[in-house]
Amino acid sequence: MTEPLTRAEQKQQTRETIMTAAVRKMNDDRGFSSLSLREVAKEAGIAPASFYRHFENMEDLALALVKEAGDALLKIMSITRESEEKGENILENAVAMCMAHFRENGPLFRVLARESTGNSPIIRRAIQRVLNELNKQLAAVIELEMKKRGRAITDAAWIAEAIITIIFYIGVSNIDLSYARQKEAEKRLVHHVRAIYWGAEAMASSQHLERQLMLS
Amino acid sequence: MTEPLTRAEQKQQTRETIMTAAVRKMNDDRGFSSLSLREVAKEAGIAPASFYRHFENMEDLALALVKEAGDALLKIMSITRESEEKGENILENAVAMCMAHFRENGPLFRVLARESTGNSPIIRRAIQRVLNELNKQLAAVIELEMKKRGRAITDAAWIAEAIITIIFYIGVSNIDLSYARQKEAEKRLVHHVRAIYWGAEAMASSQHLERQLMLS
DNA sequence: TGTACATCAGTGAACGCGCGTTCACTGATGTAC
DNA sequence: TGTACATCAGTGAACGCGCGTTCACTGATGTAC
Repeated sequence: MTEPLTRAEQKQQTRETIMTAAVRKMNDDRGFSSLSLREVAKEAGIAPASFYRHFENMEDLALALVKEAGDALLKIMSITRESEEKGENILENAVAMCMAHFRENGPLFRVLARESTGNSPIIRRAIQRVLNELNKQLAAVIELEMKKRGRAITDAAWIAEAIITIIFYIGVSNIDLSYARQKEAEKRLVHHVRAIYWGAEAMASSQHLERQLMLS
Repeated sequence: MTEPLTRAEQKQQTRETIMTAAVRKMNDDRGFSSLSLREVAKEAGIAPASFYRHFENMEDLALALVKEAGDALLKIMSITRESEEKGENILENAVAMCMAHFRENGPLFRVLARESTGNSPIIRRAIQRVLNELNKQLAAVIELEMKKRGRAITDAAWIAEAIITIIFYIGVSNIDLSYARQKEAEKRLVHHVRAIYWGAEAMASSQHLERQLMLS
């Protein structure tokens, strides 16, 4: 029973309790927007009124969850970046890491995915900002790698957008699937990302030929 | 004042009134799940109790809306298929048609997009079924065209999935953007789809080389 | 055609319920001296 | 160190509100003869 916690520490602890309670409640097929403040408070073991000591309202809580999930994804991206600098193959690593992360932090990631098309414009914009940041960083990594290998690519930023979009939203579709089918989807996902990557190279390295083929 | 409508016709008319009322209510930033039965009834100009003469509950209404939106998308797909048979270029046509449709039937399409990650598992599965059907049909079109042009592609079904995914979800992200930025996004979208298409061809036509490049 | 009866889309009132939010409070923790 | 006061996380009761759903009803439309 070693609990010499300061008041600030206790408060922070309760705050985290509320956040994990919300995530837990969303675990089985609940969207954040279908959660009530009273429900979350009950799950966290506090009185409804106490909620207000930690968050202004439910939207404020959602933003905190988005920040947490977004930070985790950005961390993965920065690790990817480091491994690129070590000369490792980034493409497969990045996809594998993302997928592993999605599996480990499933519930939290689901929040991000679900709310990216949820009811609150403020939350949607916050998530879009996270995705944009991921795009930016992935684009930088791709450009770096292309330069290093002396290959051209049409537009790193666009390719990054396509890759992030497809990873993120195929992740969403997988939420309802069994583990076995999630694994299948993952395999397809790697394929999709490769196709995009390859397509971008093909488009850059043979633009004339491409036009003939596409428009013929 | 020519209104010699039969009772059945009147009922059907009210049903449609309810559906368009729901879509109208969702127009500005509302998710379906945030609509109440009473709200929809009020918007449709009927008593809350009358709602039950047409739908079992709100979920039933959502399924009807999904069906309507899905049928429209499938119709676009079948037109694409026909134009392919006429030997026209399908890729750009399909993307352009989808985009035009999204703009025309914006609100209805938003329902589909939003609810694809919404709160009701039943609705989500219904939407997933629509997307799967679209994948299947697009795959058939792609295979047909590839055969006709004597080119190989790694796996038409997978490529179709990547294309449908990216069209559908970039459409979602665009909901919050201004018209000008939507146009920009559309341009990128065509680029993404081309990249996927090209990547698939590149992967198929030079699998050995590909492996060397990817894994080097 | 007119008459008697059946059908059923739409109604208005009522129900119990969980919601978000407010308020004055309690009592443990923190601080000043 | 002990004492007096300040802070503030957590509380329990209360509020008004909109919700989904039920029910017995009304009256126009449809049908049988």
